[in-house]
This record gives sequence, C-alpha cells and structure tokens, in this order.
Amino acid sequence: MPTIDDVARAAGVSASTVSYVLSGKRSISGPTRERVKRAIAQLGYRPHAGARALASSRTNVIALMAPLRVGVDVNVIMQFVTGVVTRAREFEHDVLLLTQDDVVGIERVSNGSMVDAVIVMDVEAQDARIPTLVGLRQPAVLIGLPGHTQPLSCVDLDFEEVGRLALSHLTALGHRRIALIGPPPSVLDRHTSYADRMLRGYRAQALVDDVEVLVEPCESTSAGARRAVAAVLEHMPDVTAVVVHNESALPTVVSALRTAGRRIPDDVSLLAVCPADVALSQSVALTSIDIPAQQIGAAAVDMVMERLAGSGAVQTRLFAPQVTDRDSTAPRDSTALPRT
Amino acid sequence: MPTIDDVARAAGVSASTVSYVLSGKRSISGPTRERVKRAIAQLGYRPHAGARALASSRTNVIALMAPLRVGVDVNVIMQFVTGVVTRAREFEHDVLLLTQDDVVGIERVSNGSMVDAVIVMDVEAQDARIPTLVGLRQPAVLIGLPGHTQPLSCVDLDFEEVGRLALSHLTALGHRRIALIGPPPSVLDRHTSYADRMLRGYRAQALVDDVEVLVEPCESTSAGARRAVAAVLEHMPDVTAVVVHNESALPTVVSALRTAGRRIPDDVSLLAVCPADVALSQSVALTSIDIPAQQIGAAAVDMVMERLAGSGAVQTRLFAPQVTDRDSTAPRDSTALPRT
DNA sequence: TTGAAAGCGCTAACAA
DNA sequence: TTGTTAGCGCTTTCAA
Repeated sequence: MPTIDDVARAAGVSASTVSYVLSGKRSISGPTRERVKRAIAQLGYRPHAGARALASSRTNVIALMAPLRVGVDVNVIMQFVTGVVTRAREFEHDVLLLTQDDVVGIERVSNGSMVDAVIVMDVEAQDARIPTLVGLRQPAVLIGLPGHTQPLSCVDLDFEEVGRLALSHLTALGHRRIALIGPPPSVLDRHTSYADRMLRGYRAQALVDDVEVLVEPCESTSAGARRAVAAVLEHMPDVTAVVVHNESALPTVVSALRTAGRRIPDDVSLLAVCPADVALSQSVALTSIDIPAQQIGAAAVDMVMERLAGSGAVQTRLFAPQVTDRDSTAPRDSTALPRT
Repeated sequence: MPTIDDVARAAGVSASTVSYVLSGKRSISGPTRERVKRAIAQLGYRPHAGARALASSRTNVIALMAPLRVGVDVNVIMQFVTGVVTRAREFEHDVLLLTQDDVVGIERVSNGSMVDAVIVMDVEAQDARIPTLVGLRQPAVLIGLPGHTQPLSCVDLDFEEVGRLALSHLTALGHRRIALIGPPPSVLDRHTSYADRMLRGYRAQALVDDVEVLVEPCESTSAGARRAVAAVLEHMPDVTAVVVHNESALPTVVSALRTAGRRIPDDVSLLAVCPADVALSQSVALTSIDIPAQQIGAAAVDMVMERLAGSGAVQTRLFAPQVTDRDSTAPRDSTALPRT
C-alpha cells in the first residue's frame, strides 16, 4: 500500500500538502491540488485509518449497540441500524457493531479510542449502561429515553404520545372497550423504554377519555398471539377495538380475530403500532402509527455529528407520532348502520 | 487516557515490557507481570487501537457486509450477524458493519487498513463484489457460494442438499405432487446463491424420484403468501405436500392453506426451510430443515481466524442439512384411502 | 528476563 | 501558498 509520502513524492509536494488536500483544512492552489489528486488516483492511495486516528484522535467510526437477540421486532431493529449506517456514511463514518450483552464493549471501544461516539438502542428505564455512557469521553446518544433525565442525548418516537394517540383515535371513532396487545412480557419486565412509555400514555388517555381498557402482553410467536387474542376475548368479550404493539404477532392477531368470528373492521377495529411497510404487508392494510425507525436512526447520527462538531448540546428529540388511516378501523357502530 | 508509558512508569518497567505482558509474546517473570497488571488495572489503561494498528498492522476488527434491506428473511440475517459478532468477540475482534449497496466500502475499509478480514453475506451467482474481494490483501470469506469457484473461502448450509432432502423426505412419505413456495421473485432474479442452489437440488431430486413439482416464488408479505397459496392450489389442485422456503410468508401460508380447507398435515404436509425457532413459533410445530445461521456465521469467523493465523487454506465448508420431524408432515394416505 | 530505540503513517503547529 | 518537523501510542528488533 502506498503511503502519504509516496503520494507526496509522485506529486512533487510535501506530505503535509497531501494531507491538506485530503482534509481541505487549508487552501491549496489549483494546479497543486490537481497534481496531488492525480497522484492519489494513480497510486490508489488510501490513508491508513490507524495512523490517522493516532495523529488526529478521530477515528471516523461510531459504535452502535444493537439488541441482536431474535424475536423482538427484528424489522424495527434492522431499520434503526439501516438508518444509522446510511446516515453515518453520509458523514464519512463507519459503524462498529456492538451487541446488547457486551456492556464492557462500550468501555473497550471508547477507552481504546476505536470510535468517536456511541449510539445505544433498546434503552431501559433503569439502564445499566447509563453510568458508563455518562462517563465517556465521547458523546453518546440513546435511542429511547431512560427513566430519569440524564446528561445524555436521546432521540425516539414519542411513545407516550403514541399511546395517547392510539387510544384517542379509537375513542373518537366511538369505541369504549379497547384492548392493547402489547410487547412480550420480557420486554415489559425489563421496563424497556418504548414499551413503558407507550403504556403510560395509553393508560393516561384511558382515564381522560373514561374508557375501559385492557392490556395483554404477548409473546412474539404465533401461539402467543393466539393466546393473547383468546385472553382479550375472554376478559373483554364485547371489545370493539384492539391496538397491537407487537410486530411479529400482527399476522396471527389478524387471523385469530377472524377465526373467532370478528370481522375487521366491522366487528373489531385494529390499530397497529409498527413500521409503515409492516402495516401494509398484512392481509388488510392496517390503520397504523408508523415507527419511523430509519429516520430516528439517522437523527441519532445527526446528533452525534453535531456534538462532534462542537455545535451540538445535549438534548432530547422526540418525533411526533401520526395515525395513518387505512382499512382496519371503523366507527364502532359501523355495522349497525348500512355500509357503502 | 493513560498511555503505555504511564503504565510502564507506574510499574517501574519499560514500555516494551508492558507491551509483552499484554501480548504474551515473550516470557515475563511472575513478579514483573504482577506489577504491570496491577498498574494497568489501577490506571484503567487501554491500548490505543489506532497506535496498535499502526505498529502491528493488525486492527482486531473484521468487516461484515450484511444485506440491510428489509423484508428478506430478516431473522436469518440477524442470526448470521449474531453468530459473527459473538464468535468474533471470542477472538478479541470487533465487527464493522457494511451494507450491501456500499460496494466501494470493501475497498475503503480494506485499503484503509481498518479491518483484518472481510465477511460477505447474501452472495449471488455472479456477484459484482467478487473481483474486488479476490484482490484484497486481507482474507475474505463468503457466506454462500458464487456461481463459479473462486479463490475465496466459502461457508454455508448445503442448500442444494436442502432441496434434495426436502423433496425426498416428502416422496418417502408417499407424496407425488409437491409444491415449493419459494423466496421472492427479486431474490430469484438476482440469482442469490442459496435460492438458486436450493432450487437446483429440488428440481434434480424431482427427476430422480419422478414426481411432479411446482415452484412458486412468493413475495414476503401476507398478500404475497396468500397469492402463492392460491396459485399453487390452482395449478396443482391435488397437491399433497408443500415446501416453504420463505420465512416471512410462513404464518400466512399456514393460515391460507387452512382457510382453503386443507388441514395440516391431514390434507397437506408442510415442510419449512427456516431457523428452528421460527419453525417452532408457528401455530403448528413445523417439520423443518433448520438454517443454522448462527453456526454458519461463527464458522465464517473461524475460517477468517485460521487464515489470519496462517494455518488456514482457502476452502469451502458446507453444513449438512437435516430434517426435523414435527407436526406438519404425514404420510400421504394418512387420512384418505390409497390413491393411484 | 528486560530495556532502548527505531519506526508504523498520519496531522497540525510553526515557519517561511 | 507550501514545507519542515514534532509528535500521536504502540510493537518489535536488537542488545544486554
């Protein structure tokens, strides 16, 4: 591999000039720049990342800690990751992948100066990683909100508002008995940020709208979904609307409701909280609140970059949820009246 | 951050001694080692990754190029990634995540000496990345097989054998009219390695066993799955067995068959090609051929490490598939009388 | 068993 | 506008 000195020699300039051509940190005359660029292209020169990191204390790599366990809304995770990687590349950064369980990994890559920043997914209310993150030399961004405010940047969909919105959308349609088929018990037990907040908003809105609600956790399997539907129908036989916040359960919830003789949306309205493409790939186009995972991932990178540029302060950024009406919701009395 | 010199000073030794304690590349007296280790712990010392890479030309990072597009058997991808990351950590390596579309990314991280090796997923028969990979200074391992033998290490499930095995398992149960609900058309069109090979084996075995088969590509949506089932029932009304090689279609295929009045396994046997946990989370425990994605990912890392240690030659490693009998397959005449 | 010292390839302050 | 030079923090050869 050619080094910066090889390039400098080929272009008849000094190494620092090559460096400055590459970084743009000082002005270079047109002809010089041209010669240097030609030499770089000719030799196929690539700066050595380690040397660069050593000299500049910048690695152009950010760490992303993602929950690689299977079963938990794998699509959403993929979209977060895609958003992060794609946006990072736009800033000439690469992404180092850390897994959830590798908590010491944060310190390893941070203290070992392998990365410029850390993005953490799947945050829990009392997240064990937070003390570590707070002590880091590099900026950290959470996707999700910890239970208590921390000196850390956070970004997420406003899940509390998701809960309120889901419920109020259905009550506005006249529904008074509404069930939530939620995330798996394990997610709830861990007080995963998004699940907790969604539930809080949902329950709060139930009080406001004075409607009866039911919350049924749901394993991310077909059997789990069927069990959840059965439980809902048993405990709330006259349910007329269901909110589903569990991507993998979605197809089975839909078919289980039908099997139980509940037409969608004639007998039961269904509102899903999931990425838009998931809502659209079900057997009915589902009315849904989109989880803009890719955008959130991209926003996390933006916040990282602002912090690295020195222009960004610690902040929390919440995306406002929106209901997209599709074919799975209807007014409560839609069957009582003739339909078109 | 403390440097190696700080540690050396604290321990009353030279920097090289600290380095050797860390690498184990020469013998150190017990007391010295102890003092050094204590100093390291006390100072919370971490070697600077860039400096290390510069001096040793080893980064302890491997690049993983993963297909981050959604929809294509996301669970399988996650399991590959998990396998790679987990095993890499066992070898003290981290994983840099590259996306499929970022083809120049390979050259960037390779020539920029950011990584020690490259693992590439989702290989196609004529894969555009192969020439690049062949020219790399670092070892490359493919998960999947290219169409023509290349001077590259490969590892995968033996999908050709999967096709043969799936079919012969069903013919052995007496089935003579068998349909395959396969991957999405886009995957087939790209001649994705695993899909091509599975089909080849399946068709070859159909000739051997002299049975009638049908191949129906299938979009990874509920609607797509329903369409595929309808097409199968239309073109092969007396079908008695179905192979499904499309993870996301699985739940809907199962329910669509039932809706069409075909009981599983009484009227139609169903054999799935998917990770074991996916087969188990359907509404019937499906007879399946497991895709041991995590193991394959781990094996890819093993091959990388052997190559890096100098002990590994270029080789292709194929995992032998196995059928696990569960509740979705039965002899053809289990309920009906023997047919001609 | 240990130390001294020469790089590894780059950046950026200082000089011109 | 460009060049010179002193590190960045580590590994590893050579010497003792």
